[in-house]
Amino acid sequence: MLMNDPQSASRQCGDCPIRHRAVCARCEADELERLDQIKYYRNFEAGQTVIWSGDKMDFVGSVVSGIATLTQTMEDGRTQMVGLLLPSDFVGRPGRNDAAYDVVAVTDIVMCCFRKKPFEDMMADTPHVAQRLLEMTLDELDAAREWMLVLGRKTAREKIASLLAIIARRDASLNMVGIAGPMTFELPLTREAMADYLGLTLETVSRQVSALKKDGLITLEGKRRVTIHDFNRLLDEAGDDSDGGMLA
Amino acid sequence: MLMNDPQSASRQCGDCPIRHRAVCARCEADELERLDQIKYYRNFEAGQTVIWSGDKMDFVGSVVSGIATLTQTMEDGRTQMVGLLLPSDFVGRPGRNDAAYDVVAVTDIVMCCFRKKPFEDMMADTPHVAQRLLEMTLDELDAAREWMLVLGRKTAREKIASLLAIIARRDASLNMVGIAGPMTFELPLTREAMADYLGLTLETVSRQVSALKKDGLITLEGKRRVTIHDFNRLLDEAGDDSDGGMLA
DNA sequence: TGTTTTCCTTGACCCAGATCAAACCGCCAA
DNA sequence: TTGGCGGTTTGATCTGGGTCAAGGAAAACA
Repeated sequence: MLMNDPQSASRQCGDCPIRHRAVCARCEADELERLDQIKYYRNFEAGQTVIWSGDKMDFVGSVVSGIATLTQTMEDGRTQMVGLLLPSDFVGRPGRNDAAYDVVAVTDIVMCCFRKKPFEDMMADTPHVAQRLLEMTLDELDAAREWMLVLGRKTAREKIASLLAIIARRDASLNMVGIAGPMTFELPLTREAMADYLGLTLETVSRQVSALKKDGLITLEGKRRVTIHDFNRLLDEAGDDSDGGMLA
Repeated sequence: MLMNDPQSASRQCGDCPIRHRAVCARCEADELERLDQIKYYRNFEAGQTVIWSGDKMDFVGSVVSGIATLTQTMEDGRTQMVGLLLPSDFVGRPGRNDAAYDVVAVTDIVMCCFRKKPFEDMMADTPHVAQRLLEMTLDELDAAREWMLVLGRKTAREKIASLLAIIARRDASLNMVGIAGPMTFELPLTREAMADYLGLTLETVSRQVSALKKDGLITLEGKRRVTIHDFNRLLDEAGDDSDGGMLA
């Protein structure tokens, strides 16, 4: 099930689930039309590599559904995740020919791809795409910088708490629920992927997750289903300000 | 010497040292004219804080000369540098009112500032500024991601070697010299700032610098003047591919 | 239905880098 | 000329998280 299937290929931008968040968010009807003509869908299975670092990249695109990772690898095999790609996130860089990172599908994913050249042409003469891409890139830069604080200065326990907080918050906003009361969600990452994300070993991840469980901060159902009982307490453990700006 | 001085205030964009690298790099004569009208220069002394995280920010701007840092701080005082601002680098984010990070002048610096509102207006109706800013932001994102690998996976010695390599490379490109043969430059950062950059303590930084010296990779003149004898050997120590693409 | 495989947990031990402490080295000011 | 001070070095010790090793659990396969 790797190729375009008729169902997804026939999808119209109008009812696209990421219509309001992706690079195309600002586009007018006529611009969408134009994007429609250069777009195509691709599916990848969980575990599949979308692009290898250094490979020639003739497309850019958005994650429509599923989760992927951006990873850097050193010659000796050490790896560090440098990006977590969620639905609506953009892959690839206009003006660059080779991929700078490995992109790997964590779950099954659907991508909305644009051939690179036409997309770049479009960026040059319709400002809405470029504007939105700038906005998204600035957001990613902020996220990368927050992540640098996590990697550089937080303890293993704080790192795990930070990751759980990020995932929980994202999940809450996706499902349009608040962060009061218990929050339950599925961990999209294996222990190893979490370790890659946080600059830890998988053993340390496992130990710290167990510790948070023992301390009553979280409950596990199986290995992946997590319940957070008190989000603000979790933020404390993450070393973050828990002044998340609630009600009065 | 904090305020605009007549000399710098009268500077024309035409002979600006960062003309070809900053946000204004792509601007036509008429666009420069317009920027000229909303720009003003500010000087800061070494050690001075340009903006505090959380402060209202009514301007954006470029570093014209000198070096500044972008830093994040946790409540308990742990800090992590998340950006190193060199001449032509951009400060501030269009569309955001509050500063997200502390910006501190490391050396005396000159900044070319634009009032935020007029700058945003200009971004909206002349594409050249926005295009260049997108390009610069994508570059910064790449730099941030490389840094994440350094923070997450490299040893203390590799971190120091990586930092020296970055500074040496930047210095070489600034002075238009190659990376063959010995390279000598002034370290712009204190040991503590280096530690903040690399997620280490200043003691570890000091020890690893001494170790690199003892191993003959670098020579020190005083505490700040560094000579690298073999750049590729340094890259090896940094754990980077030293396939820097030289001649045949 | 048993067997492999993948993912996860837990224990024992070790080491790189943190922490704590002391002293050094210009440099400027009194 | 002395003393304070910011930046730096170096030593001694401690510890968080890495490494190595041995199972467990549940899904995938045969």
